Amino acid sequence: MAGIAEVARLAGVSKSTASRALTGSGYTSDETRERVRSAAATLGYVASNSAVTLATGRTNTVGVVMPYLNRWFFAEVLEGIQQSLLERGLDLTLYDAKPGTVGRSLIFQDYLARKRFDGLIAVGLEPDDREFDRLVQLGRPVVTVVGSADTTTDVAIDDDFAARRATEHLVALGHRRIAFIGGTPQQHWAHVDRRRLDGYRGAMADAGLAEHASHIISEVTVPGGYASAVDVLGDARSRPTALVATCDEVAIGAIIAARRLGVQVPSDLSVIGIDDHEFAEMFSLTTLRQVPREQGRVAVDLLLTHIAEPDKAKAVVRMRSTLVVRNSTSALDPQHSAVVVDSRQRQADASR
Amino acid sequence: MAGIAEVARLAGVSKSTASRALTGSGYTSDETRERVRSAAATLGYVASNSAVTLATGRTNTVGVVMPYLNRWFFAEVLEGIQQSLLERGLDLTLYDAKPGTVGRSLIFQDYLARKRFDGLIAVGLEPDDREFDRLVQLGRPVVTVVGSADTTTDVAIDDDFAARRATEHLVALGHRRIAFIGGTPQQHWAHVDRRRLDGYRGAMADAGLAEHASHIISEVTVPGGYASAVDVLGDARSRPTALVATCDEVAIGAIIAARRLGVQVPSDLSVIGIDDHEFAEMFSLTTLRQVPREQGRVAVDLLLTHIAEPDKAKAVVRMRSTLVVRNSTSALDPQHSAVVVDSRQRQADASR
DNA sequence: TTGAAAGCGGTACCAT
DNA sequence: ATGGTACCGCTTTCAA
Repeated sequence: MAGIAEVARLAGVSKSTASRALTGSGYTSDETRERVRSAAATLGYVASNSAVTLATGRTNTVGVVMPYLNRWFFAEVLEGIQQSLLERGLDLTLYDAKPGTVGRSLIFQDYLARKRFDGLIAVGLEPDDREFDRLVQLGRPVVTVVGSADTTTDVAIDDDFAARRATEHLVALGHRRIAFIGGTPQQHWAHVDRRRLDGYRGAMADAGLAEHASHIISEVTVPGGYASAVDVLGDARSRPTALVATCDEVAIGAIIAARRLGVQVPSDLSVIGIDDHEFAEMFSLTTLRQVPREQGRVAVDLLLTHIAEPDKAKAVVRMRSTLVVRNSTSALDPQHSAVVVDSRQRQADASR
Repeated sequence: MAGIAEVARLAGVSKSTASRALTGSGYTSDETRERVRSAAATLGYVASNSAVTLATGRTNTVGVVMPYLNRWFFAEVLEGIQQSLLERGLDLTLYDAKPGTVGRSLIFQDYLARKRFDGLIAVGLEPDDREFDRLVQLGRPVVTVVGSADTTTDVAIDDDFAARRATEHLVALGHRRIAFIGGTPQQHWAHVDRRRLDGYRGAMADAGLAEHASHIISEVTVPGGYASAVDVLGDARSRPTALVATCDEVAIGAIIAARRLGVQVPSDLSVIGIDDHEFAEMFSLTTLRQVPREQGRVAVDLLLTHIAEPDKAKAVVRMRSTLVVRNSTSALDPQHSAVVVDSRQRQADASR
């Protein structure tokens, strides 16, 4: 409740001096600075952010737009962003822009225009063209995490690499009938799925297995992976011997489905995911680990540099994803195939 | 960028009139109001929130404090809050107060004191005494969702009822060795677990099964439920025939553990949860449904009335939880026990 | 019904 | 190094 005027009075200085002492801008003698600081402390003075914003133009707030809050990746990124902002004294204003909701259109119509933030982090947003235009026309720095445009600063893993590496792992284990399970290009999260699907296809082609490539369409959730896997794993003759899942949630759904159907993982079916989800350990899931929390922190760093230097060049940051071998993948059972697996290659793979 | 001064100029009126026309406060002729509105529209005028806040004291922002973002209940509540706020034109500032982190202490020390919100919603926060004092001494309305104090307005389900009803369901199915699986009172989320444990014990006592009551300690997550269940379900002689889980996440963990151990659900083991988690359907989980999203919406409603009428009496809102019978619970297999189950009671239970 | 002017609580420029 | 003062953009008395 106490304003800077009262602090100044108690310290016996003017408002301007008090302001300088408190913000650290401009000259102040060490002694007066101390006096002002202790006055502020005794009064429990906290600067009104609205007044600061009005005077300086800075809101000390970062906006975060994401389409989902309840999925592992998004929640983790959000936590990373939040932690990083807390350390820097910045507030986080959240905009939940679930696709196809009135809330989303309100956000793009009204909320963003209010510019109650110094910059924006958009996570896996996949905006349509109109939405994207709104975003950039704000005139505020924007950083995307898993963005779909190539004009903003973006941070993500290399999806192509991750899917490729996952597929190669299975190939090295002797698998040939390796299917990709993930979303359709029509859905949200489409770009990511598309890139991972491409990585998978590339790896299959490189291994001379192009004609074995197949795409099992699945909603990108645990129940989605479960439902799609149930449909496909029924027939022991036709089913693949290994699955590359577009992410761990789908992989876990597939494992649950396999167990229900009596298909043993990994002896009857190898499954590899991408994420290293919090449940991965529980399901002994082999996966390509990414750390979304780190991506959130990096996004904050990038955003802050863009806020400080608006003309700075846009950047593309690709975090490394690393293979974590657990027990959901194994060498192809010889009864399924006579392919000889190079054991040194397999060992090399297992020990990474 | 355009300010209200330019809108006023374009409409040929004064700033004051423009303000009245736009906010709808005070007298304005219909005609001028229209003129001002269209002027604002053509200029793409958006009021600066800092200026409004500075002049009125209202921030048009609601703060939300929660200890976790990545658990189902919290994410759902957050989505409910967000949707409701969006419809009302209010911003949501998020504070992730994970127990034991520096971020949490920063939030309580600095962030809350800045009062960048008109009111606060605290979800499952379980603040210690010092933290709680800070909360109420803000002088801003506070609404809790699943709160632990009895002095704030609070919304939640009736935990005692839910656990009681869950236990009664199993009793009606003929089970006697019914264990409760959930957290310890030392952990966070402690109050909820405590109340549910009490409800379970009450129901066991009412059924004359007090001496069969037992508490399997488990971290309140899927992997936690899994780990604890693995420890307990190994021995077919000693294990319970039914589990009341403190929430669906623990229940699901237990089901996954049971499947791993070859314990059939529900024929060897009945499991009931509380929540109706997004995975409940996939695991055919019988549960007491709550809808956290609704609790979020209700919390917003309550908070807004407190903001409008600060002296309004605090309230306690208890949402109903309803039994959803799926396939994780069934009548006790006669080979396990000779207890005769009243079949009408069982049917009544199954059809709810 | 409308306009003028005084704040709201800070910052920052310009003198001193 | 410090003080005076205009100003950020809007709301709200008060007078007309």
